[in-house]
Amino acid sequence: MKIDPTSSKDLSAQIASAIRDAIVSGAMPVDERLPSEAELADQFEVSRSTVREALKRLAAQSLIRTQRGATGGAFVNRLRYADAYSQQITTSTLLLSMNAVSFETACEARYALERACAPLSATRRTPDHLATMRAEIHRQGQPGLTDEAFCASDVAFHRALVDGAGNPVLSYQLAGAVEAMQPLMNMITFTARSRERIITLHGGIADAIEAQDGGAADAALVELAEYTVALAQSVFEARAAQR
Amino acid sequence: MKIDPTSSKDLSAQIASAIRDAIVSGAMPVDERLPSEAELADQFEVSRSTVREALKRLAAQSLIRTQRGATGGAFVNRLRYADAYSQQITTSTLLLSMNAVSFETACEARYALERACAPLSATRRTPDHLATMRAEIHRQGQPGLTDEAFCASDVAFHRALVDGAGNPVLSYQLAGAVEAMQPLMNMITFTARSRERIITLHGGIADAIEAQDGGAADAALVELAEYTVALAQSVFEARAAQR
DNA sequence: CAATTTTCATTTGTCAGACAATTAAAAGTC
DNA sequence: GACTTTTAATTGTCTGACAAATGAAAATTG
Repeated sequence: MKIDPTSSKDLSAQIASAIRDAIVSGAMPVDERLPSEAELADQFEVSRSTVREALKRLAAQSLIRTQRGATGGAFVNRLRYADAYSQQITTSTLLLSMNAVSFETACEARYALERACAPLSATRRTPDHLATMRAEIHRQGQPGLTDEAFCASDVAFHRALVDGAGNPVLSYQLAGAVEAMQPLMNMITFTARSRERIITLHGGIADAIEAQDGGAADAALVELAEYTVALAQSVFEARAAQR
Repeated sequence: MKIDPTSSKDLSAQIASAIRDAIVSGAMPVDERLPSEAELADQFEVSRSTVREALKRLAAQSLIRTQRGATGGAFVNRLRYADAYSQQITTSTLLLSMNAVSFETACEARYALERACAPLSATRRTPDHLATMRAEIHRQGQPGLTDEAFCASDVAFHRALVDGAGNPVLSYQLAGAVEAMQPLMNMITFTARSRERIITLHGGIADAIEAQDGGAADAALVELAEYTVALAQSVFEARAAQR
C-alpha cells in the first residue's frame, strides 16, 4: 500500500480513509484482524505514531476496536445499533445547536418522522411498549417534576412509540431526531396547564396505539405537534416582550 | 483538569470525551480555539502524543478542525450539513451491511420516512426539485444503463423528492436511509420491464408533486414500495431456486 | 500424565525528545 | 509606506524507549 505524500491532507487522515474504504466496501469482514501497528507502519511507510492517529480516527467512528496483548490488535468492529444511536444523537444535537435550526423546523421534522412510525407501531407494539408509554405518562403527572425531567420523560415516551414499530432501522433514524430536540424543548418552561394538556394528548396517543388504530394515533400526533408549536411560539413571544 | 488514571478506558479516549462534552454542552462556542497540544498535555498531565490521539478522535467526528502555523491550533468546528450527511451515510451503510438487515426491513423504513416527506414536498417543492426529478426519470429510461447507474439515478430521484420538503433536518435524517439502501438495491438485477414499471411509478410521483397533491404522492409512494418489495422477493426466490 | 505455575513473546498504550513544515506577526530594509 | 527577512508559535512526523496486558508455550509439580 502507498500513500500520496503531496496530498493536502494529513498522512493519518489518508491512511484512515484507505482503511475505512476497505471496511465499508466489505473487503475486510467483521472481526477480521488488521495488521499490527508496526506492520501497518511498514506497509504505508510512515511511523507508528501516524498509524496510531489513523487508527484512533477509525475507533472514534466505532469502525474498529483494539485489544492489547499477544493475540491483540485492531479488529473490524461490528457496528451495533447502540453505537450508531449515540453517534447519531451527538451529530444531530450539534447540527441543531450550531446551525441555528428553528424550533419550527426541528419540530416539523420530528413529528413528520414520528407520524411515519405511528401506523406501524399501532400494528406491532408489544405490551412492553405500551407499559413504558403508560409509565412515562404517569411520571409526567408527578408534582414537583423539573422541566428537564419532564422533557426527559417526554423523550422516553416518544422513543417507546417509535420502538413500537419494531423496525430497528426506523428506531435508529428517529433516535437522532427525537433526542436532539430535547435541548430545544428544555428552553420551554412548562406551566401546570400545558403539562396537563400534553399528558392528555400523550394519553390519547397511547390509547390509539393500544387500540391498534393507526389513524387515531396519527390524528393525536398531529394535535400534539400543533400544540407544541403553538406553545413554543407563545413562550418565545412572552420572552421577547419581557425585554 | 484531571483524568482518572484507573479507568479502564484509554487516556486518549477519556480526554476526547472530556473535550467532546465541553463542545456538545455548548461550553465551547463554534470557532473557539482550543489550547495548544502542549498546553493540553500540561493540563491533563499526559504526553503530547496522547493529546494528539484524542484530538484525532474529535477530528474524525468533525467536531474540531486543525490548522498549522503561528496562529494555528484546534478550533471547534461548525458541523455542516454536508459533513453530517456523509457521516450518517457511512454509519447507516455499515449498520445495514453488518447486521444483516433484511431488504424488507430497510425498505419499510425508507418508504415510511419518505412518505413523511411527501406531503411537505408537494407543498414546497421548487421548480428545481421538479426539474431534477424529471431529469433522473429521463436518465432511467436510457438504454444501456447499468444496474448500478440505474440505482444511483434512483437515489438521486428520491433525494430530490426529500429535499423538496425544504426541511434540512429531514433531508439530513433521510440521507442515511436512502443512500444506505443503494447497496441492497444493487443486488437486484432489473429487467427492462421492471425498469419501465419503476419509471412509470416515478412519473406518477413527480406528477403528484408537481400538482401539489400530497395524497396522490403518498399513494404513488405506497405503490412503489409494494412493487419494490415484490420485485426483490421474486429476484431472491429466483436466485434461491437456481441453486 | 494432568494440572498448575512460570516464563516469554507479541501487541497496544504512553512517554520524551527531536526536527520538519507551515503560518502569521514582528522586525528590518529600501 | 511598501516590500523583504526574520522569528516565534503551532501542528505534523519520526525515532526510540518502556510499561501494561495477554495469550501461548515451557517448565514445574503432584
